[in-house]
Amino acid sequence: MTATQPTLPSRFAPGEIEQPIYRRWLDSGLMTPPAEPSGRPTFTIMIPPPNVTGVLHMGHALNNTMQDIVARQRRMAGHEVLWLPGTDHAGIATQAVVEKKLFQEQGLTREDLGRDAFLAEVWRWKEHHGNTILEQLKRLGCSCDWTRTRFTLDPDLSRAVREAFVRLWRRGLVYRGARLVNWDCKLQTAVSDDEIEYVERAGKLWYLRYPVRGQEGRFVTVATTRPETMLGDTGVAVHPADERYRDLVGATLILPIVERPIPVVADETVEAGFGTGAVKVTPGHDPADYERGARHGLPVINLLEPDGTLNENAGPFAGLSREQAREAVVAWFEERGLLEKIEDIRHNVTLSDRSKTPIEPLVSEQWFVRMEPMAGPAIEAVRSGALRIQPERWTKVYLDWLENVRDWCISRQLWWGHRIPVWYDEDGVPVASVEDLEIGSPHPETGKPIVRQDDDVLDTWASSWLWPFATLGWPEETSDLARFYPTQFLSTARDIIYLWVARMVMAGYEFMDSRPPEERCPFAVCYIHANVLDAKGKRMSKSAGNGIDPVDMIEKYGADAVRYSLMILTREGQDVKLAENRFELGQRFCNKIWNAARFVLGHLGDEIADQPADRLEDRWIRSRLAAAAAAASDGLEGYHFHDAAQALYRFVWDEFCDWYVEGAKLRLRAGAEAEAGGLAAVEAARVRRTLGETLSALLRLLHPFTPFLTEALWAHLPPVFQAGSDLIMGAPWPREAGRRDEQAEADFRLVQDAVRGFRNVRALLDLGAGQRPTGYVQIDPGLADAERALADRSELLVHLADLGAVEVGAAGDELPSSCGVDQFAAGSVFLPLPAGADRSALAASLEKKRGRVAKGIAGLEKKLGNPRFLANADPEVVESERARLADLRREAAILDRNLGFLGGA
RNA sequence: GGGCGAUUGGCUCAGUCGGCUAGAGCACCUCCCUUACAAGGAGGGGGUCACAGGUUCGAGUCCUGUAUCGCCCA
Repeated sequence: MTATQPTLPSRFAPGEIEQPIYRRWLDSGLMTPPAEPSGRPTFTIMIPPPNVTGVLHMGHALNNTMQDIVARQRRMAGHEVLWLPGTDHAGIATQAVVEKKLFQEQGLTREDLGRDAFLAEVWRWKEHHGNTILEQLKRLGCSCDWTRTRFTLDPDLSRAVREAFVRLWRRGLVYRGARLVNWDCKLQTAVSDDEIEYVERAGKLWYLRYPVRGQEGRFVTVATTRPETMLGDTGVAVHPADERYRDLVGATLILPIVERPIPVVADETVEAGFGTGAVKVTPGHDPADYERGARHGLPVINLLEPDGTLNENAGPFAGLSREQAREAVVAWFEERGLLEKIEDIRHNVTLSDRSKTPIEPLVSEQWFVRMEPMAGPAIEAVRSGALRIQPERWTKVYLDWLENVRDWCISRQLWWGHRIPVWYDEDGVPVASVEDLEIGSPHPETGKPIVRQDDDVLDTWASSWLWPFATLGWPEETSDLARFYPTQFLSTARDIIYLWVARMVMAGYEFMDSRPPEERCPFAVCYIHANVLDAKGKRMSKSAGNGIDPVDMIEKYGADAVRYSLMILTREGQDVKLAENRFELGQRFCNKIWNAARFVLGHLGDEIADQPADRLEDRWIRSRLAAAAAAASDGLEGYHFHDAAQALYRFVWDEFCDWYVEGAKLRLRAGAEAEAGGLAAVEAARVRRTLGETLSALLRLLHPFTPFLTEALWAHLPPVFQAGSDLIMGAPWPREAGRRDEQAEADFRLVQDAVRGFRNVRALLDLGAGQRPTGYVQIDPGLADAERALADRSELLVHLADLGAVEVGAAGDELPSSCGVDQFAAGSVFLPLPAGADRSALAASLEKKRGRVAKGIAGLEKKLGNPRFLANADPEVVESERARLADLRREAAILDRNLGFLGGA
């Protein structure tokens, strides 16, 4: 018998193989679709571009593993696959990183440098650090087409952004105006409604008294969580039905400190039950008040400078910070007896996603995009089925946002980003242009000289929403655009369903209008992946320090183990809780595959027959392989990653390793001991072929999940099993591996049952490992086929049950005087014992089984004795319940017989 | 305030169209270092399916309500 190949260590060592294998993949060119279209269908995936400042976290690892699995499987299945990678420029985040670095290292601000020099600094940073996350994706094994890597600030993508802006401008969908926006005082820019979050915090409610003009000694008390904003109040609102204030509606109050007369107005939206029922109205610094103020014609007063300090409208408190102003205002009221009380409350504070500082609602001039006209096609895309969101329940989130879509504030007071392509003449008349307009050149509409370009840049999403086609060359009609748009699969996180997904769909319909409508939707399937949580179910975050670094895990367990663990632990539609040791699952599985392959490969150096083996276990493993291939194919085609991973796990471990490989040893040994050319040697050569064929197929089925491991093993496979490709990455997907064979499955199940019976008796009787008694199988009457099948593979039974020999006969045949016994679906198994051996454990086990069976019989008898069941239930169900009852009764009879046998022996 | 999800052995989760004695991995117990793998093999114990009603011949599964936890929107 051939020794195991010495080149393969007994443990899978991922660290040594991953990087060389990745290099081989790069060199192979397989990640890039063929330059010339081959006529095979294309399959395109656009990576959700990570932030250029980003580092890989578990969410990325999960998401990109799924994309890579799809890309690899479709590639193997014969598609021309393009998985296009890249990053976005992340305006706010990147500028903040570079500003911080500049200040720490040189004590300079961006204003010190000036716009051009600062941008040069950011580009330098990007060239240095911007590839971090893409390099990490390679560690994970991602098979992206790196020759097509894109960055949202690349010249061609920047041109696409301008083109899109100008088209919207011409359609009248872009406008500029003064609106209440979410102002981030730290970053000093507006952010959109989708970039803020609410956090519940402990706060206080201050009750402030405002004197009523002309009614000495009378006050209206308002409750507020933000007393400093009272300086900007322009009214007080009460509910029209509120008896307490009815006589005051229309009265005038004198706003303390600034001595401003303000009216009391009646407004339906006031909650009479909150605070005192009278609310201050500060249209300049609260979105609800902005609406209220507009309804009642109240003026808007802006109290703040862009950095959050109070401006001249704050009167005596001008120049103070918000916090200082709060103290000063409260002290002022207290000193004059106008502070009625203070309550502790919990309330929602609005924070900026980026800086995590409180958002200040602030009126300012910004650019907006009218969204409503574009929402229709995006809604229709889902309704018509052109776009399928999976899991399906997220379509509701998508539709809710689109159906209530608000205009999009697209300007940001930043330098890093696409500068808004709008120029102004000396009268301030704006015009948008794809090409730069030179200062002094005539305004295309007014003819007056252009004096400046808008200073602001666009929201990063204003480039990301073009990603599916801008990356392929749009607005040019490039061959890539013709070939790879629309795409098939988008996998992303739920929290950007509207920030990004919905906007991409809108953009697809809006800008790809040279295509027929059915080719405009940018992707056919939008898969919303799970969130990765820590072991306690909390979101992983940098600030909480509960994150698990995927690169650390790759180094500790191997990329394949990380990938496989994530896939099998994450069930569809449900978040995944993760602890470091959960990766042991994948690690164990990888090691199992490694060793199974090591065993097979150890035999493939010997002669291999042209024909595969064809005994029961061979037909069985081919049938089970067919089932596994079908399950894996269905799972991956339908994006059910867990199901596919699970099916392969079961096949590899419970079927191939535990039964087929163990069983194959019988004939391999016989072949090794026999004469060359003899029957046993020929049979062994056929077994080697079956082992090789099965291994070849299962490595290919596993490859999308565990690419490095399977590639490493593939290299050791004899060419005859390599399916025409020396890289498994380029090998064909074995969708139709083997054929189902129900008879072989049923017959082999008998072998398994009988073997388990023997093992069970052995364990319960503490039969020593070295002992190999003769076993007896007695088949129940009427099951001649079963008897034939078992007799035919009695050698295998002997081998797997570790017996000396086996006799297969009919129930009631003569037996040695003292036996242990167990039973299976078709009969009983007996093992002879030394006289006087203690069989109490065995008897107890049979008793227990007898109890369970009796319970089952009782239940079924009751069910089948119920006329309403017989009348109402599906006839097929009734039939199968009858059959079950018959089986259980037979099992009970055997158990009784065997218990009697034990008692009487 | 509105919406979504979850609740099944000690832990993490499967469970399809309502119909096997509710499954798996980890952990636990017993035995085994048998030349692919001790990161392994063989055998075993452990669950009132969150709670309360309802529909049904039959409910972990469907309906209503409650509780707890989580997420999203406003």
